[in-house]
Amino acid sequence: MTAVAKHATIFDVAREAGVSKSTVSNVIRGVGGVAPETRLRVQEAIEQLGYRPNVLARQLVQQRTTTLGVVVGDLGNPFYAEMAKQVERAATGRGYRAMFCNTQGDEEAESSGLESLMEYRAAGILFLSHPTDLGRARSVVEGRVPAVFLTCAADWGDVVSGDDEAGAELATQHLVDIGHRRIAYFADPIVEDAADRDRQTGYRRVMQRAKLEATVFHWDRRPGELDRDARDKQVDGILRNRITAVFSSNDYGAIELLECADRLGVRVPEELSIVGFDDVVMAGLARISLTTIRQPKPELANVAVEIIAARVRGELEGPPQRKTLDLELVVRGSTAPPAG
Amino acid sequence: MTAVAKHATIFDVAREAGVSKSTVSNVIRGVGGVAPETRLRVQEAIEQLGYRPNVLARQLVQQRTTTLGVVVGDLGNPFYAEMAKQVERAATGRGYRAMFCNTQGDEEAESSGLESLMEYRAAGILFLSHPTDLGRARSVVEGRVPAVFLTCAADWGDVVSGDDEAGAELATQHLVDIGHRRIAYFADPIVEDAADRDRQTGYRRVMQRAKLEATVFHWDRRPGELDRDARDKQVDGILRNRITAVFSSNDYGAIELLECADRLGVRVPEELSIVGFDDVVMAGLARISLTTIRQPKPELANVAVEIIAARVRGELEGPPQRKTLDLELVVRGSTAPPAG
DNA sequence: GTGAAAGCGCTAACAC
DNA sequence: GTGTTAGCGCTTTCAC
Repeated sequence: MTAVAKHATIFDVAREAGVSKSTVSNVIRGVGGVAPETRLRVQEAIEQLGYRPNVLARQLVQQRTTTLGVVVGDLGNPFYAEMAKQVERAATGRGYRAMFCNTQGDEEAESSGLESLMEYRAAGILFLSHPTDLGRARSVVEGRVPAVFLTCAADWGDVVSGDDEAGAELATQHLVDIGHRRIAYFADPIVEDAADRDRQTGYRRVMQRAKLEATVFHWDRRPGELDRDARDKQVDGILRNRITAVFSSNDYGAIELLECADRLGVRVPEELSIVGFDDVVMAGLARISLTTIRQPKPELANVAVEIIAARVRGELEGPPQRKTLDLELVVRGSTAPPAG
Repeated sequence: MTAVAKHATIFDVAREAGVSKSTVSNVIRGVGGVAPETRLRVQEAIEQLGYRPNVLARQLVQQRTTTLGVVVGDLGNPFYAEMAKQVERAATGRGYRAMFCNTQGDEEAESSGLESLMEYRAAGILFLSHPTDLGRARSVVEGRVPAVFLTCAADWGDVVSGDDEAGAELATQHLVDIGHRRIAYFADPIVEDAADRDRQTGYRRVMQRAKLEATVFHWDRRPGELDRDARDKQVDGILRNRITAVFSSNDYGAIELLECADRLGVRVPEELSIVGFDDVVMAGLARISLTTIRQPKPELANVAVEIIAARVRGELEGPPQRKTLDLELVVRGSTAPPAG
């Protein structure tokens, strides 16, 4: 029986129980002042009819929803997938339902997705990835519903992120501590600009403090593009530079680097130490064993949703807040003192 | 300015343009019979007020939504994350918005999430993971909105999955072809029962055809539980059994097995060949290089959403459908002829 | 070609 | 304690 039955309404329940709509409504909403016996009759009718309140109707009259719009660049990326999961968890815990919008870095998908979320009257928008077209996103969202940027940045909404600068210092200091001198920073373009800048700043600060020369590389590629040979050549050139350790702006890039090193016959960590950023699940695999900086994903999600909820309730007002959480160094097998 | 402005309504637009609500509605919905000049005036008013139609109100009056409820066990699991992404993509492509509900295998979260999706009047429910409490799920959903089970099974809704039996045959035959004789099947409990059964059947069929003895193992653990030593001991015992190749019911289990083998000093593929199932991203990492059976994730998602959409539109009626897609063997470095 | 009016299912005053 | 009523923002006949 796959036939679709009509949903029972509050009126059906009222008739079944022999009371008025408001009484049923009072029972549903749990407001006091309903005679126990009446309440019971109503509950039986609800049970019997399999009645489920229509959230659309409720939210329409209440002029507010409990839908949280989540914009994410790539749910297939393990870091975002994990964050998305935590956001869903945090949202559900506060009575919100998450509505995801995967943009795949496409501007069109992003703006139409965002508009759609607005049409659903999402109570707030949570950006898990930096919008490709920030101006457009701003014009659609700002002033209408609160926006929170999680793990990315913008000046027209609250920002929740790990302490990128301190995290980068942790990573770089670890390499310095175990004896490395020629340490490079490797920027993956899929890392959002502000985060990249902060991580680079942390890296540079430690290098300067240790009186070492900073070297910054960028992958010669657009995000997602695969050209193994070109990458190998690039990494080969870099390693000829007598670099003994690399701090990558994210785990994704670090793992790519690891694979390049494998192909080039460069042993990790004996000849090259690698530190990543994020601590995605893959980094923990024994065969990858990537030393990295762990993002406190559940906490990040919690704080972000909490801020949005506070804005929605009007408990938080005024200019954008910026919350920064501590990061943690996770030492695994991809780092070791330099040879010699 | 984080202040929240009120959304403009169709009435505001009507007033601004000096027409009635119905005319505005006609313009929005793109129905003909509106004078070009009027249409323009309305569009200008819409632009000027930053008007966005309220989907809640529309769906309330239309008695149908374009919300697709998606129930998933663990968004952090790379296979489900990838599937979720594809489902979102497929849904968006057909004008639906995906509302996710991550259950984390928790019965309470599952049933309350499901009820919530029903309260939002989801047009259909897509199960990406088998419900823990199938009976409860059934009583909430069945007969109200169409349900599709993607990559899992149930007899009261449409089922879309890969051809598990044929896939398992492919995997097992590959091992037989390269010379293995003592091939075990390794069941990961996180694989849903029906899928596990089918994969086992395929495995047994090939073994029988090759006149080989079938051996089936189950991980001694509950899903998610980590007890490295116990697992190592178990795997050690199994390998003493002179097993030279293992077909795991999923990549997750295969990768765990790989890590056990590494710890036990058993070389893969020289001493042990491993085949997985799913082809998650991790399986393709050079350091993992897992031979596996690829699930056609985008196609699976497309078919599932298409079926739900057809049910919603009433174009598909009658008893549950069962769609099975072909799977493909991906040979990587974890399989090789047995030693000697 | 355009407008008036009814009503989707619900909440929230306000009567009784 | 319970019922009546007026909307929430929209679509959709049906007049004009």
